[in-house]
Amino acid sequence: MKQKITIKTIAKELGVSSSTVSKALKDSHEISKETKERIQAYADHYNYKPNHLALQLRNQKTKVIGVILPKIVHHFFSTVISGIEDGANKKGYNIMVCFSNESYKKEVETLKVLSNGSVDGIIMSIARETLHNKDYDHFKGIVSEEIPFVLFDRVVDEILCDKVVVDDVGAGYKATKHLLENGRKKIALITTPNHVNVGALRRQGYEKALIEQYINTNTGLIVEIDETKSIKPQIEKVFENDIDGVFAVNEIYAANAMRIAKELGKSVPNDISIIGFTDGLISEYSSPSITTIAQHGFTMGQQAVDLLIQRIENDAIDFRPKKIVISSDLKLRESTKSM
Amino acid sequence: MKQKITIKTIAKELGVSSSTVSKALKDSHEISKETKERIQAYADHYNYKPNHLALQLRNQKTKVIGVILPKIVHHFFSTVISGIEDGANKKGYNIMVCFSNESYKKEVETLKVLSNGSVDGIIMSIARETLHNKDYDHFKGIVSEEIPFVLFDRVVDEILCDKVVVDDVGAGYKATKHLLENGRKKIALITTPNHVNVGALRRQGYEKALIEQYINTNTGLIVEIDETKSIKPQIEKVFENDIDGVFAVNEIYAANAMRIAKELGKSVPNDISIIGFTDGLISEYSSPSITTIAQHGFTMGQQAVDLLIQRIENDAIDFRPKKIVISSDLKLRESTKSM
DNA sequence: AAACCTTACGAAAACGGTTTCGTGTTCATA
DNA sequence: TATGAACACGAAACCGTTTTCGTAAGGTTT
Repeated sequence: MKQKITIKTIAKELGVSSSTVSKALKDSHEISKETKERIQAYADHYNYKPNHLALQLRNQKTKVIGVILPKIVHHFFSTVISGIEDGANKKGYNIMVCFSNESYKKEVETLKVLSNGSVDGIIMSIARETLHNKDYDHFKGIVSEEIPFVLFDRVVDEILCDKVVVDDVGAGYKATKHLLENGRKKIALITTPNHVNVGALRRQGYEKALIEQYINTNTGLIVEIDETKSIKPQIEKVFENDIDGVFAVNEIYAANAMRIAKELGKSVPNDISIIGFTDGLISEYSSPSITTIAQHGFTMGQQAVDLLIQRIENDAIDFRPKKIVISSDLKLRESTKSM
Repeated sequence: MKQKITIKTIAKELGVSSSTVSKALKDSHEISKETKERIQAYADHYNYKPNHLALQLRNQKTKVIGVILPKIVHHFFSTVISGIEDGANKKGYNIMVCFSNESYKKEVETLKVLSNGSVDGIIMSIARETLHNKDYDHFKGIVSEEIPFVLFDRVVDEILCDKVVVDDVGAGYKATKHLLENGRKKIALITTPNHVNVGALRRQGYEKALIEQYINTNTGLIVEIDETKSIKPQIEKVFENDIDGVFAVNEIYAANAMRIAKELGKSVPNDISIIGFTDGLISEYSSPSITTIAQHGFTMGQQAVDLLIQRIENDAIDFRPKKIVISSDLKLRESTKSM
């Protein structure tokens, strides 16, 4: 890389001090018109750009926000990051993106790297493995150093910080109720293991809707998918029961369920209704298209980053952790047309 | 944020100089065992972490790579970024991610921000609007300042820099040839406007395959999708012709084509074969599943970042721009079963 | 003519760390 | 007893910028 031009070189070339150059470039009244013009012309000509690193060191802020995601090739997370970038950009921040790849170890390392001062604050969603281990010690440092920190979607109560979540219980309830209103009675739930809290919450909503209709929850109709194994066989098992509805907590599970239903010769939505979560492309383009819960990932990202920037720029803000709940919407499509 | 502990505070507290502290923390032989232990214990206890900004300023490098993408809620780009992060991480780099949102203006701004010294190098894919304008002036600065710079996928010859691309001509050829081998003769091409170079290249491959079979290319069978308008009606138009095969240059177009075929009562793959590009979730989960060209985005990201880091760390490397071509594979699925 | 105010600029410290080059001891060697 | 290592540490410069505080020269009041 070419040697960049600095204030010092300008100063030396023009026979003035660097303070003069600095002030001249900021159009300070302390500097005479002629000197300013001389300096500005020189700077323009040699395409002077202030060194960002030096500014960061001096100002003790980077205008960078760290983002740690479990993964990125994923409709929901990529949508959230898009919202984060949008919100950050509007306030003059850039984002540094890291992935934990759902691994506890990588999450710990990444968090350590980002907390060394290279970012002004951190937004993250917890890795699956971490949720499983329930080991949250690595967050202690972040909290005690009072680094601005926002968790979204996959959050846990143990960590005292700002949070942005979707109303998972409500969403699970909405989805299940929709199936019930369609006249479905034997509704399967395809979810994650319980340690993934969003799965657990959506399940609560599912159970609540059933109880309201005096339907006993039948654990035989509930599958907790183990993602280390092949997904399809696990879902096929629940189809051995006589079911007429499926609520899947993400669109991959929903798409798998639909494929299995078809293979078994069942018509969707005539014989069986299917509803998913995460309003991604699969749901939109599969046929029949799949009714889903739309999580508003973009909004979530924006809210998360707004909250974070408030913390960063407003030291005096109420110290108590805030929690923002984003409501989710039912997006009706073909897979649950009422009978 | 809490005031962080620095080398200076340690030095003051322990009554030594900051050089001693710095050396002690690096386990230098210059410092006596006792002093080292005293300092290290103190640093551990107060959780000292070196300030990254200071190091960056001193070393004149950030260990950060800037990435500019047209968008992120997109299977191919998110896969590439995943590969970039992976490669970067292995070499101790972090990535700063920005989006142009396909906008020329935002691309220019973003490029300016990233070239102010906050990153050691930049990887990017050009925005659609920029390709349309053919205005590449904003790259001149990057090139003349000799900032390590790698373009991938959407590249143009006008910019002299390292590049990583897929073999788009070959891929278009492979796809079309596959349809021909399936006995298809009237093959529609659903592509982008010609200024998106990947579209143009894939089209070349398409034409080459047809010519080999002495089939004249019929421009009536070629649609250039205008993404500012609704996609489906544009594709429907080509179905007014008597076609028996479709080659779509991305999976959204392919999924739309399949939906239209079904609506017209045509069976896929019996009446018509469809092949897409970008091996994403839609292709995998639609029914029938869609045969595609797999672009190996992850590999592409890794190669791009490897190339970039070579430039960054190895100033003496051959100055001539390199171009890496990643070969693509045909991924056979249900939408093109041979008749 | 003494006192004061502008104007226009420079010196120096600060941000946090690394590194080169002393330098004062102590101890062993010739 | 002088010479010279070896050891353990500190001073100072440096990375690039901003900002506070001086201050010299000139002009304006009384």
